[in-house]
Amino acid sequence: MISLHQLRCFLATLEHGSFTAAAGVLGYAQPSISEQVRLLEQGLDTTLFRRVGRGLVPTEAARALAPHAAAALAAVAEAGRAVASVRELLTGTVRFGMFRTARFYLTADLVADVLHQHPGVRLELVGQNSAEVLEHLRKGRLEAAVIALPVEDENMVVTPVLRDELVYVSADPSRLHARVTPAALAAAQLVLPDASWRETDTTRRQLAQAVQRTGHSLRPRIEVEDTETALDIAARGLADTVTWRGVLHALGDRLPAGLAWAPLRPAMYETFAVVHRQGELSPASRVVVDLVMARMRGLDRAMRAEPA
Amino acid sequence: MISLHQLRCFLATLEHGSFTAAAGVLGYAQPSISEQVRLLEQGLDTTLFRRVGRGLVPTEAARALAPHAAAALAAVAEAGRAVASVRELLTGTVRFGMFRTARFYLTADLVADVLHQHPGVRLELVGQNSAEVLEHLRKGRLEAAVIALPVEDENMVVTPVLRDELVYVSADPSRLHARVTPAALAAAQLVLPDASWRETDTTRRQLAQAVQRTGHSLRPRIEVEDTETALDIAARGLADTVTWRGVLHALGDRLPAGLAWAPLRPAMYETFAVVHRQGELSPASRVVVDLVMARMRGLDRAMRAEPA
DNA sequence: CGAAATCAAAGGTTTCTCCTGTGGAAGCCG
DNA sequence: CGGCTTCCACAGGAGAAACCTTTGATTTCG
Repeated sequence: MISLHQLRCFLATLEHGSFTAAAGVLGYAQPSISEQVRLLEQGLDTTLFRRVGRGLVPTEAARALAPHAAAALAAVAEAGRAVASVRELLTGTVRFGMFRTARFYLTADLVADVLHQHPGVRLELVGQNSAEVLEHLRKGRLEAAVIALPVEDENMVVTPVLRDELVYVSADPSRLHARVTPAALAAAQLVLPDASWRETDTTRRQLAQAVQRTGHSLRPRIEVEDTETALDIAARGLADTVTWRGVLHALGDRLPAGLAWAPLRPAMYETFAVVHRQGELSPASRVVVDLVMARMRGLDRAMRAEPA
Repeated sequence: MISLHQLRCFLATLEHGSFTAAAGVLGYAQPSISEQVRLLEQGLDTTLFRRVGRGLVPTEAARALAPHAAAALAAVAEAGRAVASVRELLTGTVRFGMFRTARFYLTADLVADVLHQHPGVRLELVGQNSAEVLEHLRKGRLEAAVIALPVEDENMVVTPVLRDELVYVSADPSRLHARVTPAALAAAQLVLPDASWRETDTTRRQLAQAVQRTGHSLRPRIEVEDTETALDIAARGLADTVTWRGVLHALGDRLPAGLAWAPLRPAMYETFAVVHRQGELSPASRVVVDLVMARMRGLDRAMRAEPA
């Protein structure tokens, strides 16, 4: 079978006109080059050089072979460069998983960071919900992600980076005067996000459990997918909603007008963590993981410092 | 160092999603594929597949590598086809040497034969003079040729194919009545071809020797390169010339008007032979050699049958 | 929980690669 | 023309690579 090494020896021989010269250039002994070219001739079932006197004369077949041999070697070299380019994070795609609401916490800033540090890379930030993302992680389709705890998988490395507090949001200030207890939640007319993931979503389950302990059940009047949609509906006074302080913090001025919020009593927290499989993390993911950690921890500090 | 085999294994693995499947397709055991991919990863200093559970997940680097790996394999396959195409005489260039005057004997017919049998090939018919062509043969720049004897080189295979007779050509019938002896040649006003090769040309040397034996020397009044030019000059009555009967035979109607010819006395002959180095002849040259032999021998028979 | 499938690792055999050393042929030059 | 150099071919042997079989560990699926 024909090999790259044979092609290299052949091209060097063709270029320099003799086995001896080719051997000198390639750093081998002359019989090695001679043998490789002979093997190539055998593999191609063709004479590539006429051995005439003490010299070599390339045949027509050699002239036909040369450009293709060069092309093959060039393709391999290019392959090496392409891989190196990915390895050095000059090109390629980085995929990172996140629960959908994470975009309030870091998407735009994270993208800015990555694009700035690595101008050539593509970035894919995928994921709807923490449970779905965790499944992708387990199947290997994602290397790393930021999701809400808990993560019960001993093969995963879990690094908590931000603790956020659930808050009750309403357009009606009167509903925020009293302590928002689980019983109050059960009685309220609510709009909740993550309609498609209500069975597995950790926040939903936390809320549901708290309400259930009062003997009631959590029956939101309205279900939507987006947190933003839920807030819009709340701003219209159609229902109240529950979200994370961090979302309000991140929205700032862009929070729909007329909304106010109050903490739950007892307080309920959600912890977000960067999660990845045990073992080596690719350089690309490492970069994104580090950036996410820095951003999220910065947010964590900012929110802890902020008055409630 | 990265090898084609590794690329093959890698692509099969990528395509079929597992080492086991790739091994099945390629006809190897699973650990062999596994090892080759590991070597490739080592050679590229990159992880190509994440080993997750019992499956493999290609990395970004693998996706970057794949097209270049395919390109390298394609180039090698193309190289094989290109060489085969030359070997099968579908494409490529066939070089064949001949003394210049051979074009009177066979060039157009030979080209027709080759192009008809091998529509894709290029044909190079090179050579000025038998001595020059022989030198090319010795240096390996030509594989085979048809030239005038003698060829004193034991490394060459010499196959005589045509014996031709030297004839005296003149526009003046009176000069053809007497026997054209060497002495007559010495006295004649001659135009001779092969000006550049007068030192080595075999016909010249034959003529010169014959004349010299009479105590004179051969001093042509005019020297030109082309036989056709010499004949044109002879037709204008400016000088007489000497050429081969085969040339007149081949020219037929196209012989310049007014020329007549007579044999030399004693007769002088020139023998043409197909000559090539000992050992294997490439299929391409073999084809041309065979065609030339057939054509030349046909001419030989035709001329021997023709009355002088 | 058992069965099937998959990758990884170990051990051993065969093949390939490459070297050194040698011989022979061809060209070069005094 | 004879010696010198240069080049290719060949042989033998050491080391590396390729490949196989067997085994083990893990995961998935019924």
